Amino acid sequence: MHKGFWVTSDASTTDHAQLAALLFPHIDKTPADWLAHYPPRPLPPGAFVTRYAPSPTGFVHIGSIYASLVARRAAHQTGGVFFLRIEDTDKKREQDGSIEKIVANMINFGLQPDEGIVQVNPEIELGAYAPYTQSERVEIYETFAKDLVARGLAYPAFDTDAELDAMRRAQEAQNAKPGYYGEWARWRSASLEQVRAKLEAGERPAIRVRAPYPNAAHIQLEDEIRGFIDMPANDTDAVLLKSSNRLPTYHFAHVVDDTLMRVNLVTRGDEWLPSVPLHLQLFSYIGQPAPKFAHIAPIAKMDGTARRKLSKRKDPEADMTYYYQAGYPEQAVTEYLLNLANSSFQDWRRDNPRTPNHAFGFSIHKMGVAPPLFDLVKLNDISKNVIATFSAAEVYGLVQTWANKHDPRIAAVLAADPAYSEAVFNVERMTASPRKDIVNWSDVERAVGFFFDPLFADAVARDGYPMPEYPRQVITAILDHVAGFDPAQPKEIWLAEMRTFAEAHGFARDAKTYKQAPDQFHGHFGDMMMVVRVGLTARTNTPDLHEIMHTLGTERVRARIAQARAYMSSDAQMN
RNA sequence: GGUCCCAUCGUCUAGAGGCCCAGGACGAAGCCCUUUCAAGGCUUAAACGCGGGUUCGAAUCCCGCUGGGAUCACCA
Repeated sequence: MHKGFWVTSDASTTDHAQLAALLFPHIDKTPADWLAHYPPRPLPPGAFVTRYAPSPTGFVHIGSIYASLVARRAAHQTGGVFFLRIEDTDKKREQDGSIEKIVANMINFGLQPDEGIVQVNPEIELGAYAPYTQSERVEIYETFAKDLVARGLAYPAFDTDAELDAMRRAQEAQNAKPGYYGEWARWRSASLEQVRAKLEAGERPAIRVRAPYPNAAHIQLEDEIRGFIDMPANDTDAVLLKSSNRLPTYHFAHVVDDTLMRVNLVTRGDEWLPSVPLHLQLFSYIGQPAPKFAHIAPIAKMDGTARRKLSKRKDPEADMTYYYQAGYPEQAVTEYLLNLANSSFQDWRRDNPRTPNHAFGFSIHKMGVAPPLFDLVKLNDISKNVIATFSAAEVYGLVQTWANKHDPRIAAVLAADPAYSEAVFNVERMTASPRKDIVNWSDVERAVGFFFDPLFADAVARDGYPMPEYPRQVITAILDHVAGFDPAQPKEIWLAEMRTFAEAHGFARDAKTYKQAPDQFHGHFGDMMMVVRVGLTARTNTPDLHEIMHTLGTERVRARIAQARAYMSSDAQMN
């Protein structure tokens, strides 16, 4: 066969050892040394050691926060450890500032790792299993690779990109299975001399695992989320160490690092499921037990009729900056994610409205296997409820922080009178059933903007007054009456007094009376109150009127009335 | 194409042979309460992809089909 142009017999044991020495002359350690250097963790039985292992590509995906949340809860609920490991083995995709972004996001969302980089500027790395950055662990990977080569379980391959491309095309043409395996694997059985010649010519090989081929065996695993899975064992010679930069591929780094860092529960996206046979093979080759696996379904979105993974290219909500910009409280995003992970969270939250969510008994086994659809409406609902539990001072502080960064105009307006701002956020808040009208911080202007004169002026300039259509003198009479508002007057008295006024000015005292003889009235009491509402706020939906007036204060109430009257006489569109 | 995974209301899901003519939540509609807007309370519409088995009995077990997804890189 042409493809096996270097047909040599399998090298002997001594040849393997020589090959290893030839490839890794600078490595004098053995896997046992590293295993001893990173001993098993003194943890209670059943404690999970988990990690979040992102690549620093400059983008924090909501799926990453989701995965961290799951990993951290799984660890901490069992008295274990959760750490952060930076997987920077692809230098081409790396972007500056990524690590800062990752760490900042984890801290923001209460997902601080126990080990790894826990702080940046200045950088602080914690933990006894350091370094937690893969590019700083090359000696470790090379030690394990050398050992594999010495035992004939891995070998150098000098194929160029062009050769690999040609191979793939040939395989496609022949309808053969794609990949580097069996007889297609040209360097599988190269002689020591052939390797030496390439090395002397200055070429650098990739190190590939020598997988059994053909391989009829099957692997089994009990996934923590998916249960029992059976798959054909691996038979392709995957790259372990890349020729380009000598750094490990994900597969090898995962096996070596998770072994050495004593991870016993690997939580990761389910796109890794197909490479589990390779991983299991590698764990077995290095003679170490495989950890448990929990393959998480990705958060998805509808694209036409197909459901697909949330994409950083197409979906703004995939990027965490979306949530910061919109001003969702971290707690809301966390609880939404918790709800996706364990739908029983909603029942728990209903039964424990004020308990911090870390008290929720999260269960990795209860996670769904199908990709859930991202649902902004649900997030909004959760967010509204979360915000309703905050005090006025908390809301004010959070809005101010958000506005300083994302909306300077709102920030200035709120800062102009802090006491007033806080009073605004207190409207209908500390009651048995607090008002739930703020979805996120960017929604604050819509919800309560009318309280603030500059924002109110903008809204009027933009939308005018949505005043109901009654004779002008009726409206002005109502407004003039309201101008005499006394903040000291209790709500009930004020309402009774307004009702009397309504009856004296052509409005039915209640809806029932009005319905019985609609042609005898302008409208009913509620209709009249709408005039008051619009006159004061230029809005048709607002909180309780008495509270609004109380908060606005006499002066502002009078000014608003005057403004409404002026607008009416100047604007022909208002009756 | 190979391999693997998945399939209950529009959405998130509960459901591990009888408790299910399928339950909850969001969303939708309606009613009540109410000065209004919310909230809250009550009510309604809304689902087991299809076909075969197994069983006295299936959303639940088995097989097939269909549909979707993931993956098959010196990216992770």
